[in-house]
Amino acid sequence: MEISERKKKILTAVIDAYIATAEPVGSKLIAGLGDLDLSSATIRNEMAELTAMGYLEQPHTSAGRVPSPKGYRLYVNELMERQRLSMEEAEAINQSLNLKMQQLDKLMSDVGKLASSITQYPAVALAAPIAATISRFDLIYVDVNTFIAVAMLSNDTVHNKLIHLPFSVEQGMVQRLASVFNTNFVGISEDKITPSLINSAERACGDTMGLTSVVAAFAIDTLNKAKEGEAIVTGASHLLRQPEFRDPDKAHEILSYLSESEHLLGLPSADADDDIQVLIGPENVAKELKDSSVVIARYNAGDNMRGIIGVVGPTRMDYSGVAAKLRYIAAGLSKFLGMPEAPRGFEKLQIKEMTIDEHQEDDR
Amino acid sequence: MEISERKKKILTAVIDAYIATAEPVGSKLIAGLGDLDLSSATIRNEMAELTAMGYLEQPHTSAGRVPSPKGYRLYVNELMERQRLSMEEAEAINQSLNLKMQQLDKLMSDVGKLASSITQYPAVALAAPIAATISRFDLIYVDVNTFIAVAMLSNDTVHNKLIHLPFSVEQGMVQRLASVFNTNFVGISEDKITPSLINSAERACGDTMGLTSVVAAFAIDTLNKAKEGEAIVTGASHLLRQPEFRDPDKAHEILSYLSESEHLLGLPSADADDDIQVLIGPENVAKELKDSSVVIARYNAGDNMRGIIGVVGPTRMDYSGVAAKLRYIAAGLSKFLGMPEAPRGFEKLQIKEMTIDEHQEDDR
DNA sequence: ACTGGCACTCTCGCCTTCTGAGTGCTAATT
DNA sequence: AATTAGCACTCAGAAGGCGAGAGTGCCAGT
Repeated sequence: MEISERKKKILTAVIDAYIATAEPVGSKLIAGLGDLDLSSATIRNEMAELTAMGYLEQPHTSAGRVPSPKGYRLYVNELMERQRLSMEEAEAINQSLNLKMQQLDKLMSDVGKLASSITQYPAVALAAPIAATISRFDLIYVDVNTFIAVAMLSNDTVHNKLIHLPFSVEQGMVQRLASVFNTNFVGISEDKITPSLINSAERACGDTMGLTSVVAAFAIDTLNKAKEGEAIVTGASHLLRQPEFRDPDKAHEILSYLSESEHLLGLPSADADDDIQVLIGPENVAKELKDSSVVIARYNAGDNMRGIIGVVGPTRMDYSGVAAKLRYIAAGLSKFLGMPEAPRGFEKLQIKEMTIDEHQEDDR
Repeated sequence: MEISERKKKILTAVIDAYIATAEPVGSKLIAGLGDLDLSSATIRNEMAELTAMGYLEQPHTSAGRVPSPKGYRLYVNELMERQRLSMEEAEAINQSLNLKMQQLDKLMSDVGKLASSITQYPAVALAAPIAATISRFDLIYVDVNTFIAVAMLSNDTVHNKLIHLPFSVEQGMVQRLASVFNTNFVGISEDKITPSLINSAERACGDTMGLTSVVAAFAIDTLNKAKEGEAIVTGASHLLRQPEFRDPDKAHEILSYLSESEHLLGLPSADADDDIQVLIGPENVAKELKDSSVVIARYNAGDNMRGIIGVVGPTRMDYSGVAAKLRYIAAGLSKFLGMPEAPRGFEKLQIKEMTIDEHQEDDR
């Protein structure tokens, strides 16, 4: 059956009201709004049909209507109006984006904090796993049994590790080791680092003490860490304010699900190159999220990194507002992190160029 | 009034029962245990006196008794028996301690996860803030407008930062800069890095482009980060399983308190050099924790670092079990991290030496 | 095609009642 | 003097009953 223009209006009104109040909405309420000039009886009929069509649901025979996932889907796809942020909100986000940029994980947790405090929902920050390679390798000789291994990856992050040895080495050996690694370990992916490669490297620099394998282990670890991706959840407590999570068991279920970051890494469905992605209730694969919705935005963090910032809430979520806020944050991050000539660390430049001045992006 | 031996026994029994059931305990229950050969009437009388003395409380006139904070205090101080871990528990902890050691923050979050999964309470991991100094400084020249700054701190951690420049520098300049920093910035605390010091360094290496201040900013940031300390909360969702936090408002209050890490840094009271510290209900300064208890253990992470691992729960907490578990974890960590000759990165050695074989430490 | 009206349904909040665990006290027992 | 048995009393919490109110569906009238 076709869904008439009027039905759409009514559905929108119902969803808006339900999002605002969290209570089943009745025909009278909608009529009272005055948006449509119809009596409650007419609206009742329309609502009955919307229910039959699967866009609305009835908790029990004599209660108002509640949107079904299908209804929400229609709503986010074409009904809801794209919200603009208020000046204050935009300003607040800009302020926070001016935070000094740092290590990736620190960045993620800061972004998560920002998103969750702005949206008032728990936020998850993901670093999209990317198979990186080592693009540069150094060993810094500290003293006779200590050196620092430094690996710069193709995604422009740098990792290091302090290595203490239970025996002593001469500086020459450390230098030889570094140059061997720079020749043989640069530009290859983690699975290419085989025992035989390590062995030949060992021979190449005349190492008899297993030094090579220690350094190789660091290289492997580092690459693995980059590949693994990471997930951070922030502001989990916001969830408890939502009426649908007042039941401690429900809250517990979802919170403990969120706290196992492994789950989250599979979150973003592979395709979807949209700016914003919404997963409503049962659209989530994880059964723990069947009653919840997730809104996801992507951003580019530097040349070879993509980050994802998402928000979790009840299906009755302020999709429009959350989407607008996330979109704005993601755009700001992309702009900030993508800037080639205003690098992290150059605070003076940053502050000047950081402000995102277009208040909203083009429409779809 | 003196507290008789018998009263202590009864108090212990009441607290043990209350910890197990979370329900007010009555005289009959205690009598039924058979530990003391007394009738319920006698126990009733004793309990009445214990109440008068302030060790027990009565939720309402005709209910069982509940331990007061004062009661718990006596309990943890002298009544509770020092629990031994079961072999399985000890083994589980040993297993997890074998985790590959990594960056400090990663370590903290891993330790937190371990503690919270073992104790089934939310855990907080704190890095005790320590004023560190730079002990070594390097700059790695990558290309004409990129280099990596590496600072090794007195607490044996290494920090780095990739610095992109909006202009180009020659390698010689970078080398000069590094040696100037190694001469002037090593061994001094953060507040000694003044603008005038930076200025003279700038002159010393003939830098006209503000390079020096960028590198100095990195140095300051790094030192600040070390000084600040850090707090990570893990396993917050466990809290929701405790009956005393079934009220979502209470749960929300405490969870949002915990999520603001700044609060937590002040947690451990300065003194107390005990291995384990217990803060019961109102003994906590923060009003959000007035109904909760905190158990804290300290461990030594390397030469100049101390870490703290704590657990938060209701006042009705399994103090004995939690203390034993934390003590064991902390001892394991101290042993593991303190080992001078089995360094991080030397997996082969680690695995062999890591197992903590004394199953329990000496008594106090 | 819409609306007013009406009978009907069902949840929720409120009140009452009832039950049972637990107490405090007294008198009997050791 | 200490312990115990017995008993009357208290009170929170569960169970049941009741009414109000919000909402529905449907029909007849505009």
